[in-house]
Amino acid sequence: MSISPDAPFGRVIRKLERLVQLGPAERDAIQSLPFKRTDVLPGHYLVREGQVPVDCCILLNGYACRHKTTSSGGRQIVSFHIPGDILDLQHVVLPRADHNVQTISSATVAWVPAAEIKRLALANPVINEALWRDALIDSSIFREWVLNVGRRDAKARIAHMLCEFAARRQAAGLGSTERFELPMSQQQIADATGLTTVHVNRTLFELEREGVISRDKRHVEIANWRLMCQVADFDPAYLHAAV
Amino acid sequence: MSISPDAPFGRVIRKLERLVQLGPAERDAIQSLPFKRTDVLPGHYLVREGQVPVDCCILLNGYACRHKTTSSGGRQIVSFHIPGDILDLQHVVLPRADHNVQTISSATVAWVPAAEIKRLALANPVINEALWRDALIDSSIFREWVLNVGRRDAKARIAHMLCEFAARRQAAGLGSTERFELPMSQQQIADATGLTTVHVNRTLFELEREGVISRDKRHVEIANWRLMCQVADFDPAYLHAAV
DNA sequence: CGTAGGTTTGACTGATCTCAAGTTTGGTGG
DNA sequence: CCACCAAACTTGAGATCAGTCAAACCTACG
Repeated sequence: MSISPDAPFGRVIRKLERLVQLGPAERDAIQSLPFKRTDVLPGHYLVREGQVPVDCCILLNGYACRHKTTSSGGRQIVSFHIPGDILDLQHVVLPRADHNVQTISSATVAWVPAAEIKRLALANPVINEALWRDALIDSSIFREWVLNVGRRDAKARIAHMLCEFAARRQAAGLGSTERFELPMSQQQIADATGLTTVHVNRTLFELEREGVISRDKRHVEIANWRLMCQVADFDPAYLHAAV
Repeated sequence: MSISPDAPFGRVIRKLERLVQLGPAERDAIQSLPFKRTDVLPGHYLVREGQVPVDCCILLNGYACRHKTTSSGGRQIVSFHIPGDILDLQHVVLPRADHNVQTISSATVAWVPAAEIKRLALANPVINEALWRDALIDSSIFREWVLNVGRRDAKARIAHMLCEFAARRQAAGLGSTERFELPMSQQQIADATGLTTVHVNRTLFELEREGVISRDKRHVEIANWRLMCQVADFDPAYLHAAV
């Protein structure tokens, strides 16, 4: 039977099921991974650049991001994460963290020993493939972000970020793209798009003035998804099976 | 005994040996992969976005890049590749290409059936881990590129790109960081850094005027690597074991 | 030696940043 | 339930980095 969404790794399993077909053996194997559950506040660092983590962190609830900084203090968010995302699969095979992972809302995470994930991946070819896909889709998303910050103007850049967030959320069964609440501040949108807070603010108003989005507090409404995708130059192909 | 550099996959094996310890079994397995060798001209497309490749492409000689475009025609190079790089490992598990792969010099490539690579990875845990590391280092490089185009100014951005290219070339045993020939045009540097050709040209002159680099045709000389790294805000940690 | 692609230069424009000052919001304690 | 505070958001004016357009100049190669 299907996994209860309340089971700790329910969301992770549903995510992996969008990537490969899991049998009962795989679901059981994942459900019986040892883990430590933790509740953390917004802004909590789950991983810091330079650390050598021994546990992998899975986001059970809430939102998080990865970010890096320049030596002059510029901060760049390189990805946002939603419940069900495995936040540092890479530390299974790369010892030292090359970026920070930080929550953007209060969140619940599960810490799983990296060695256990490695063992599971080597023991089970289906899970091996699922994790490969997950990691490679991550990679594809980073490439799209390079394009986004490198070649789109502020309006398309912000709209694209919103489209990706909405599409991934929807794919994960966390709501619709029509109306949703943004967990991130305008400062964080700025850090993700390589812009300044001031310009993000003005550009959000422009998107609103043009009728592409409407806002109320941190709630965003995208009445015309087709139009939004056009303004954002958003084509979900780069998200692969994840959407 | 060690692999002759002339053996078709010699460079790939040496690259993977920087990531994990390969035994004779692994080296043999790689050397006996079936492949088709091809010589191609500069600007040749190896993979096009939207395609469903059945073979994986390994760069034996020459230079290549991956790139994506916006609907308005903007082009963004998302990575450069040097001999020994596996150019589309991702098509082993993700069917549809989300970006283009194109040579930037004349090149020799080997086409290996994706199914063979998958079989080998599932059969051999050491190779499995090596490919994992390779893919995750790729991912780390993309993250650094997001930071580079998102938060560094033109001078640091171009200098960083040059540092990465020089460092990876050197790590692969293809020459020193002190003096090397750039295979890419200023147009391609512009497409990789999210700038325009005109501005790349002026910025290269500025780097030269400040004594950070010197140039002659497409040869670049970095007399003071420490200074260059400082200007570029370059810290090779993100390249992991690859350097 | 002719041609195409790559590089260099100049003058002008404009998107985005900076700085600086409000204003609103959401949470906290009285 | 209200007062207060810090953080987030908003707005304006002026500055700047990088873009645009256009032309000239190399230089590799057929």
